[in-house]
Amino acid sequence: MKRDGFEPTEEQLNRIGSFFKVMGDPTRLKILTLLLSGSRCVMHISEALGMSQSAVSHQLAILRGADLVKVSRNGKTQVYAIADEHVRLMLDMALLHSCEE
Amino acid sequence: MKRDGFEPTEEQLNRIGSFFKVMGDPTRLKILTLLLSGSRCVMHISEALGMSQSAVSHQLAILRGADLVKVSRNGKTQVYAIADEHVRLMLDMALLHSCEE
DNA sequence: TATTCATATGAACAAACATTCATGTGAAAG
DNA sequence: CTTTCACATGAATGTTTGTTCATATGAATA
Repeated sequence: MKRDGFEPTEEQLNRIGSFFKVMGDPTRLKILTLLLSGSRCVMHISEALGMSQSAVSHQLAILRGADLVKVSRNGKTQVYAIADEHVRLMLDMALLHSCEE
Repeated sequence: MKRDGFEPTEEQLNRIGSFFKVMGDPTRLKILTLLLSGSRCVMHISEALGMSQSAVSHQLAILRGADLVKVSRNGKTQVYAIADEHVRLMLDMALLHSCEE
């Protein structure tokens, strides 16, 4: 049953812990899965989730801090997108698993 | 940038959210990475983490409830192990990512 | 059956967190 | 420059959560 002798450092565990923790909130997960299908501005997200602009903005700040999303400006609006392929992959895998068994 | 039109259900999001949430605690993550290298009893885990037996037992209950670990009895001791390959895969991937960049 | 060893569990409490409300900021339009 | 639009942010608050402490359970041994 044993696999490998790989010992993660305290630092690595913290990074992974933060990553999972940020993913583990319903609101943030909804934002991320929405962004899976394309970039969106804040207003669009808050309308899609039926939540206040403020609540969404607070959660986006957390997602930004964890580097799970990236932002770019387009005129007056801030456009949010999934940060990288790793985030996309983890989400895809989790979604895939949620269909099994 | 668009990927697919797959829309996860509320139920699926809840399951994934719980999964990530449970993974997102330092103590539980330490337990899981310890179990990556082999099954362990509660006493062993609590000594390895330098935490009280009670605290570890509470967290193991949560891990059990989320089906991230499985238990088997061996004499007087309860032996805990990673529940399945999916959990192992997600941990491996997260650990792998934490080494990059 | 009584005792012991390994673990589980309930209550309590402090720390962390998500939302709301009110307000600040900053780019663009007028 | 002033106003407006889209968003960010600080303070406050109710809820959730992890740990401790004390105690319960339950299999194994005597």
